Amino acid sequence: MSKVFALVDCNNFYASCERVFDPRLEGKPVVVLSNNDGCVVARSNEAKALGIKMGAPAFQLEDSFKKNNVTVFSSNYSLYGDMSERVMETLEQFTPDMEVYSIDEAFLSLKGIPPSEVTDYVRRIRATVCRWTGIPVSIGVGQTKTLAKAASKIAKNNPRTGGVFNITDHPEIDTLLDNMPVADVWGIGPRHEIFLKRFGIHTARQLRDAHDIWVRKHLTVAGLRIVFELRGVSCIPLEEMPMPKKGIMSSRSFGRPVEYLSELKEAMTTFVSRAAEKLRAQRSAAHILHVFLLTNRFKEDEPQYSNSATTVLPVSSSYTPELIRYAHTLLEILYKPGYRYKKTGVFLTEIVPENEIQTSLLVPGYPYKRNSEVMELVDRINARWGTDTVRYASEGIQRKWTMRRERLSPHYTTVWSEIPVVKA
DNA sequence: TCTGGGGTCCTAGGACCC
DNA sequence: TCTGGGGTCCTAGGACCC
Repeated sequence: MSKVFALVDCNNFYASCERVFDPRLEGKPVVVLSNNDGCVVARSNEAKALGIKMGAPAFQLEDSFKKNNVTVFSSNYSLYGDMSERVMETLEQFTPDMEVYSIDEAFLSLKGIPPSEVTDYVRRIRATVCRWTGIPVSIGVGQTKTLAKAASKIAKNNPRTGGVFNITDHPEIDTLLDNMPVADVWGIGPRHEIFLKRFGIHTARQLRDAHDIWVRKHLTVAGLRIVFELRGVSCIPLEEMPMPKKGIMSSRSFGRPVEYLSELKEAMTTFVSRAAEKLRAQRSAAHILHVFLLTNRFKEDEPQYSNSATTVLPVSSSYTPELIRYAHTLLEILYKPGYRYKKTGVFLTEIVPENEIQTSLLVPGYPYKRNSEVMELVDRINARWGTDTVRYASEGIQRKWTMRRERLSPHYTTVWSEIPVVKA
């Protein structure tokens, strides 16, 4: 039985989330900014039509925003995370075999559906997601994940498809791939694009028809997998169980330059707390802790400094106070006065399952049980009453370094606000 | 004043072992 | 005269994704 994949992709996800809760924005240009209100990370179709580019720095666009009446939001990740969960729960109603690929995308397996019914089935999925969550999606269907991705792109870019495109029953797949720039193929980034074009490969079809050996040599096995997938040979399986993360990072640019070690430590306390929460959420512990800090590379007239340091823990841990201690020690080593720092962060690696922690003979009677009970309590309180209900004194009270979020929408979906009814 | 924050996988090359 | 070679592990760096 041959495979059939669907890729469900939320249209302009963050912008759509904001619009669900303010229907007056329907048909109007909306953009969402990155952390620190730095650059554009999501745009409604109307904003795209104005020529606003993904990743464009916000400060360069202020005039355009004003002139064109663009509604601008700071990013509100608790809202988007919550909406994402609703979309994914809706999709789960339609198939047990599903991979949540990112905050706004999911792959579904449709292997049980008779081929002649697949397109209708997928249209029903699209309508249901829209009715239950208010989020518009595009859905592509193909024999491989790469083809499903390509199909979803066609669905999104051609309104006449009604947001759904099934490439498996299309008679002219060659023409479709002819019309797809090679850079639009999943897994082909800017470097590969430049390289491929040097060899006359400009379209998805040309890539599909390239020679295996040549592809293997220049694009490695990852490239060869893409080529096979374009030919309809499935090489990238559905990953239904999310694999535990192998590295967990938490970092943030500051809302303004930071000069003092004390403030860097405050920020670091927050980042380590976030990272350790993620660690515990997947029931694991980290053996290695990296810390980095850097100045603002865009300020060419200011002295630049960046550095990182690593420590190996005696015993893998997810205990926040311990991780904070190590991170602060590394920060003290790295810190040099006289610089204006832009960003710092922590990266946890060598992650092992909680129940496989190797105890060290040098650390007898390590106080595991009590520590993990305390952490569990903190995590439960913060999950119920909101992040930061319980936090560490060393996170500081004033927190002047926190990111700028000057255009935040209300937290519609979290604890204290009512959830508005979405009209069908 | 102002330029995101996460992640994954793959390869090459060196060290080390027998 | 002759100057192994294969396996494994680790690290750094590159490329990709959203």
